[in-house]
Amino acid sequence: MRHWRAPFDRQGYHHGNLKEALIEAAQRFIAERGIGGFTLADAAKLVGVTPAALYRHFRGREALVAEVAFRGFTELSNRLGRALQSDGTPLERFTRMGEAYLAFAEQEPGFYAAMFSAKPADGGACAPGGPKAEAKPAEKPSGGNAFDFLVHALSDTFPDGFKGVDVRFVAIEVWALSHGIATLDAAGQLPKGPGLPDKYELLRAGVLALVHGALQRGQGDPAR
Amino acid sequence: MRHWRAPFDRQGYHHGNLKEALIEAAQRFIAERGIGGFTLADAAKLVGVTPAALYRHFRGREALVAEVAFRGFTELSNRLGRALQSDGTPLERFTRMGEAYLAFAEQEPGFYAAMFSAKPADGGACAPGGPKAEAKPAEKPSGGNAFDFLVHALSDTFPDGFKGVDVRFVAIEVWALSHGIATLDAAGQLPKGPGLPDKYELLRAGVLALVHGALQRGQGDPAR
DNA sequence: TGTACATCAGTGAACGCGCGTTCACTGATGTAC
DNA sequence: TGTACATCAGTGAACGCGCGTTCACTGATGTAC
Repeated sequence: MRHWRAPFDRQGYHHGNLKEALIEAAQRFIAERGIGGFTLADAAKLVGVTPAALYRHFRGREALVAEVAFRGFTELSNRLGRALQSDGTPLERFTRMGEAYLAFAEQEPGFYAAMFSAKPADGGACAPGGPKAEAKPAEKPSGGNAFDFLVHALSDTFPDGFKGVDVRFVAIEVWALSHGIATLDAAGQLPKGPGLPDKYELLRAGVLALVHGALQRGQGDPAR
Repeated sequence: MRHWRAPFDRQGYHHGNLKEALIEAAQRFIAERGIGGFTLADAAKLVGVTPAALYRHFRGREALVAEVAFRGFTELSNRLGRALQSDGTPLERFTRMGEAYLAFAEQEPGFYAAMFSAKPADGGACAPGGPKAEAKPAEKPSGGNAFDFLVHALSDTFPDGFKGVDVRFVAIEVWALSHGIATLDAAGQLPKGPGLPDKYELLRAGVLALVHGALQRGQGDPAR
């Protein structure tokens, strides 16, 4: 077996790590120029390879983008999982999860854009065997799986539940708030200035309010 | 002065209403295919005109998209304003504003996409005089103005304020939640199913929770 | 009311470009004997 | 250890396409006299 080789560190006729390198390059360009602005030719050039070489590893452009999205969901899940298994009280850990989400969206805009603007089309990348290989097995993370993950986290953090309010209800609210903050921030539309909270503060306070709101609703509080 | 003519209802050499027709066509295609998928050639063809005709009214592709975004912000402001001036208690009217926001995002995906994915570049469309005309005057709505509008609405709805919590803080939270719900829904990523709330329910409960959370924070509640 | 003319809003052909994808090919790799 | 050969991962040239934009032009409009 070949030794692992850094993505853009090519030597000789064979690249040795082309698939990974292309994914990384795509991620980079999507981050810089958006899904629409990303180009196969650019990715190939950055990697130091002919555009045609891409087709040894992917069915085409769409498949490459789908693979980036796939990796993004995996990476996000890992980060959220790590936060949830960190030290501190359940609430602290849950808060840390929110921070991890925002940090992911900020640090990995290529992933984030691929995850949330790619069409939910048929499964993307080819197996290592190349274009003729069998279709990918069942494991395909998506927004749905990420959501299930959040639901579990909420259940763990508030083991007593929300007394009549579906946990998924709260989960959707929390996710929507996180997503809204992340995308507004990425678009440069999040109001900023002296006296205004940063996005982490914003999410922390918002999530607390949403959770408390649900708890009070569940207890028959006249808040609704 | 010429009589008004329906956007796609052309007769004779002169279109008579080309600028409006192009904006409407662009809005339509952006809704269907996204900002990246929208094409000048398609818009011109739909309107029944040569692509070159576009340049009598816009500096180019970017300017047309910017004009669509501009119209979108205007339309959104109108809708929010209408909701805020409707009947009922202040809270009812504020709730209606949220519904108007979600309805706008759903009914006008072309506007919404143009508003939130177009770069905040230099001002777009040409004045009616054509390419050589003077630059547009100061009135250019953007996310910033829409935000100010929301702040005012919140102040009107809760005239006593939030006792120590900046109104803008609450406004950002409400906006982020609305934007998150709207975009997740548009991307088809909003979890749905029996027992799960629709987006309007989601926003209503969420906004209430956010507002109450701010009120309690402002009163020194241990919720934070 | 008629005619000359300036103005404006379109045409249509052409441009250069860069895209994604295909194809027959070849250089490198690694395995069997 | 050496050699033949199958396999695989690249090349490079070419393709058809559709894009945004330009240009000199022309048809229609409306105003002045």
